[in-house]
Amino acid sequence: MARMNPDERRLTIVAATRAVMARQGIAATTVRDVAAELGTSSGLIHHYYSSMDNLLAEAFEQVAREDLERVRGALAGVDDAIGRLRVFFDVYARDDDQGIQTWLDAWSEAARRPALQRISRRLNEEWQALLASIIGQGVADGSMACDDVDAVSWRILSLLDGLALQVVAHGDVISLGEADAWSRAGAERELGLPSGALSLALTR
Amino acid sequence: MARMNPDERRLTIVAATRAVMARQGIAATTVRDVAAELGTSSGLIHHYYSSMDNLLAEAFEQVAREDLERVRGALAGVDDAIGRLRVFFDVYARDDDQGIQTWLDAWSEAARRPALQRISRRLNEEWQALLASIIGQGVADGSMACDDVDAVSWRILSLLDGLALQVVAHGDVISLGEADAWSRAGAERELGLPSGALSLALTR
DNA sequence: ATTGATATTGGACACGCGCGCAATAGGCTT
DNA sequence: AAGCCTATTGCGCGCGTGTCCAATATCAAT
Repeated sequence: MARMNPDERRLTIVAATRAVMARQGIAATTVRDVAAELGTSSGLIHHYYSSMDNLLAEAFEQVAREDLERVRGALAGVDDAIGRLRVFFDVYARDDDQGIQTWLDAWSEAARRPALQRISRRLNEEWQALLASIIGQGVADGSMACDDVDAVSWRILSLLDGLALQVVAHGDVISLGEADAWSRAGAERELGLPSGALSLALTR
Repeated sequence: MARMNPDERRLTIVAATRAVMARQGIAATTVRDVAAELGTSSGLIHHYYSSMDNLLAEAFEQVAREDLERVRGALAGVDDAIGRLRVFFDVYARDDDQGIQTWLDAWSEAARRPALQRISRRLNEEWQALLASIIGQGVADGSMACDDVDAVSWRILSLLDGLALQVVAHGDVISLGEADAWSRAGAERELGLPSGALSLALTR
């Protein structure tokens, strides 16, 4: 493989890791898979990453952070709290199966991979904080009712995770559409909003 | 090891598997670990179980079904719907870390272990059905308000799973007590119950 | 053109995995 | 007491794992 400067190389390694992770899940991603994806030797990976745990953690962080940034980006143009919360659900809902499978693997592997656990935990906290900021705004301007912003944020996030989990892990026990609609309805109830306030404008 | 009749032997194998699973999680449970736990050879395990996937699935089913039966048992003596729902939370809450870690592993491994996926899915559906029967009763006798029993049952179950997940996978990002209190509060809101209606009688 | 730094190779290492199989041993029937 | 069924052994096969390292290739500086 052509010689690269270290910064570029690190980028390509993480990109290849993400590709393998998306295809096989974190738990089944190996050094050799990554090397093959990249078309290089396995030794090269260890020249840049001291352990597989670290590499997986960095690749996972990149994936998860992109999701988060995509939501933040979509939120940028919206001012009112309810609109923002609706956008939050819109963007979260697009999450494909492989995205959630990656999270499932992360939560499961966290017990055995310290670096991965740190990242997973931090990202989850950021998701909750983002939700809390939206709800906090809604409570402040009176458009939402809620006496414990932190608790409600964790509840809505957990609801989303728990429903997505059923879709991904168990196939069609519930559909993606049900998970989406049910989580919006749950949030409406939590925040004292009229039914349908968080629904997508156009039926999909 | 002393010769046993097949039925007993299967029992001891599954018991040993459960012990290892509880200690290390499903993902890290190996044939050799189970054999060592049992004090026998690894060949014996394969004499009774055609594949590791099947053994893990059976052990997991036993663990998960016991949890479910424990809830059903505790429910037996309670008649009113709200009381039953409160008991449901009481018994679910005792779930130790290792119990939830097992579920995390099951959800993650489901993508790669067909037998395990079938069991995990079926058990989750039974949990939801149990919840739905309680809520259905509450709606019928007017003690609970809810227009989609199925959706609300899935939401409450997902909420419980999602919050427990945070406790187990990420350590003290939220405490077990918060997860418990918050899930009860969420259910009260979902079902139009006064705040505190589902709280444990005696503070723990 | 030569040197030096280092990106990259490719395979060895020690281990762990699920699985299979010939050999052994224990208990029940005859 | 002899024979038979089969539970149990213990090892080996083929493969996959993360990690490490001496050798090699390649680019930039001299």
